[in-house]
Amino acid sequence: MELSTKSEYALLALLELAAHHHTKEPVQIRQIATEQDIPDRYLEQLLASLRRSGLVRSQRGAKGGYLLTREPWKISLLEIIACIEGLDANSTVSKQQHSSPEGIVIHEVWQEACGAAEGILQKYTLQDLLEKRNARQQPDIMYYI
Amino acid sequence: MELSTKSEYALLALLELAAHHHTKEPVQIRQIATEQDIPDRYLEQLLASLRRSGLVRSQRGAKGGYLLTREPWKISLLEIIACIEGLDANSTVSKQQHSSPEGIVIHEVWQEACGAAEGILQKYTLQDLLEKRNARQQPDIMYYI
DNA sequence: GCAAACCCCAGTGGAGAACCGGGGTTATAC
DNA sequence: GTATAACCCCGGTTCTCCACTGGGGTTTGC
Repeated sequence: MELSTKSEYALLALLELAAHHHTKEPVQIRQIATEQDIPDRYLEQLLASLRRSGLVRSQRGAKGGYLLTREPWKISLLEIIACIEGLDANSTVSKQQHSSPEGIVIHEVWQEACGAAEGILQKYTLQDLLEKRNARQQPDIMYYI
Repeated sequence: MELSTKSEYALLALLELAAHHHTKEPVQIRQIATEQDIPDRYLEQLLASLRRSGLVRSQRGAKGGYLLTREPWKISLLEIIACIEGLDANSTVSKQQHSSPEGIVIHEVWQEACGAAEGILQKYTLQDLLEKRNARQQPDIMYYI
């Protein structure tokens, strides 16, 4: 089960937006692209998807760029991946026109497994990732353990 | 997160083998294919993969076919999917040459999510699926609840 | 020895991933 | 009010994988 670079790019980009969120100023594609080493024209498409699904909004013109529409602690990783991977909420539930009883139980178990993974992705927010990154860079912050 | 038909076919086929396991007689590709509505030439390739990874063994010649190498309760669904999807044990662990700290934390969380899903698939065996299917066909077996 | 089964290898059509590029639109700044 | 910095939209390209098809070869039971 590999994480697609598509989703990884999206997560990196949103993480970058989250890091600049307190400034209230838009971040440009170019900036994110060079910072995280992502091909900029490709990143543009991904940000367009994120914008269409309402996770970010864009400011056009000079000094423009992208901004999160919500606070970093209100955006779960599941939302991001679901949006970029194109799986709308019902797609996991539907698709149940399987005839054989074997097919049905297989899909039940598969759904259970997916649900477990999605549960993990649901509970982490952009804020959590930022904190995890900071903790990794300054491990002395863990002194209180 | 869709289950590939590839994995679904493999699970269906092994489920068929598990159902006939007590007879100790090989089951033919054609039989599985017609029973579960799988293109037989394609199923042949999948069974070849399963054989190469040691989950099934084959009997050549007339009256030949396929047999499970282990009992149905000793084969987890994870093994099957891992084999057919081509992810050997270390592939999930390696691939860690990511430079940015953001990339690292993203992959950590992704691994946690995958681990959760794999945990589910690990705990179910072919036997469990057979029982689930039977319970579905004869719900009166649940009387003891 | 022949037919039933598996075995190996090769190719095909379609879909999606991961890009690149051209030209258009909007807004700031001088 | 024009130059410029940014986003916006649409299209094409290369590559890989999936799902499948087909042609032969080999082993075995009767």
